[in-house]
Amino acid sequence: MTKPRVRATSEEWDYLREYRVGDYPTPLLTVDAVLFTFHDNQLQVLLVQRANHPAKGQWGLPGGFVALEQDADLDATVRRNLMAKTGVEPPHIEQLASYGSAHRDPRGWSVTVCYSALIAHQACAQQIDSVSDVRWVPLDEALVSPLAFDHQQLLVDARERLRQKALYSIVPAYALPDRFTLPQLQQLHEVLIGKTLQKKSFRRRIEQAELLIDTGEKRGEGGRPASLYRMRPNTADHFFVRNLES
Amino acid sequence: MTKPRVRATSEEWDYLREYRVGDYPTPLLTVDAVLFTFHDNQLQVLLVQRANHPAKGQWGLPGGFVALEQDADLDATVRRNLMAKTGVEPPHIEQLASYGSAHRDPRGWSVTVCYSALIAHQACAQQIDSVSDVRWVPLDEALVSPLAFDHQQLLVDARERLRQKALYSIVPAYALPDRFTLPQLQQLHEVLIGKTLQKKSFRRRIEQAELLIDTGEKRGEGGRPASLYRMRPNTADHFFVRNLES
DNA sequence: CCAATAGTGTCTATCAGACATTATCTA
DNA sequence: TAGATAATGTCTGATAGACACTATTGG
Repeated sequence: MTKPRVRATSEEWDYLREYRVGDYPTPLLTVDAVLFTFHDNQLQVLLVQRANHPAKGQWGLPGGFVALEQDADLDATVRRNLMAKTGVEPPHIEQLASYGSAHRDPRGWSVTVCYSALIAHQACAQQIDSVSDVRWVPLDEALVSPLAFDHQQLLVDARERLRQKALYSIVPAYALPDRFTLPQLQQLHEVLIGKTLQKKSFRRRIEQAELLIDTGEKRGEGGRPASLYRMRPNTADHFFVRNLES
Repeated sequence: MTKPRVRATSEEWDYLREYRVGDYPTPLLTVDAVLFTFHDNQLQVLLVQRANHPAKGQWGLPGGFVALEQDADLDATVRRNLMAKTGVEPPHIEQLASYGSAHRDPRGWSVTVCYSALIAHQACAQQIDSVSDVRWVPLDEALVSPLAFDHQQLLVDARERLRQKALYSIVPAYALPDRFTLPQLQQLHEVLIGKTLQKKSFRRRIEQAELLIDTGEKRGEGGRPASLYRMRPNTADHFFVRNLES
């Protein structure tokens, strides 16, 4: 984030000295995240059981308030919250959208800045299995569960955004382990896009764009073993000029 | 926006009765907008001279605080602010991103929800010409001007997003008048993408997608008159499967 | 050998790029 | 008529879809 561009004038110092944040009403602000993973051939999301009011006891997205003294910016807030729930920092985090209205929280006008994040299931399975108030839920199940606030809408929007990304990038790969096979990645994209893809087309575009590194290792499951790949550093920035059909 | 999904329990009522928004510190929240138009063959943005501290007297993006009693949601806030400055409601508004950090505003931790909007220059020219604290500025000029807070960064990001949209949609057309010619639209896209486009390619994709309606009228400027088109209702939702080259 | 899964060869269809050609206006 | 601008015809190239084929493993 950038700093203010101009030093305050002395008149402005007077203003700032008198200024108190609490003097003017401003909406409540939270930062939430939809953390996806791909496991057991299912897209799953991390849900948290709320420990406090409002909506105490209900399940919802991981998130919370900005720690004004601690968080340098919004990204720091979401990283801190996800770290607290999973024990690790997801390899892909991006801002999705902000939702604000007078009625989405019973405490009054509130805004949430919603992020979308991806992580390998195994990267945080231990931490999550050890507590009862955090769990992976298959997305299709989460989408029909009652969730706190408007979190169901956030899930819908996050899923749609990830689906779009599956059409023109391989960003979804961050929901897989460090090393993964092309059939694995293709299955993930097929789940996201909601239709089967042509093996050949899928492989071709990734090969031509040189997005993955063949580790040389293989992994077999009953048939011919598949090559294991890992992502190149800037894979998330690559957009194909031509989308897969949706 | 959605309402809370579950009625409060009596315990929650107790909590809510005792809850006071001011009790807990929360960042300052503003809503800003980058309003684009295309005029004189230039991409232009609306800038506003700040009437109040901080950064009083400096130019910045139109925006302001949420009116808690008045605005139903964030979209209402941005529409109200833009209406106040231009006198009309832009035909295309979409959320860009939120920016929050401890240092972007001298008053302390602050967040802005930034929107991107498009409007025809003529639709609000009168209102804007009549006041001195609101004006259209060519984007290239605005990008090298000192602006309040981190508004320069918001401009950069909004421009990049609009450039992307020019590659896979004709959303930028909302920066043109109601009725416009294809050469006009192509010029806008060329300015956004930063390279000349093939007339034929540009027309073909729009024709095939049936995004525009030929009004039958023509407009001439020295040569053969061009057909005037207007947009179909859901033009903003159409994404081409294949991008223009960037 | 068969079953299963991974990976390739190759044809077609679609659509953007390139660029020459035609059309319609004013002076 | 010339000049300007709008619109079209048509070829090429890139790449996704379709689908048959080969490859490599375990029984």
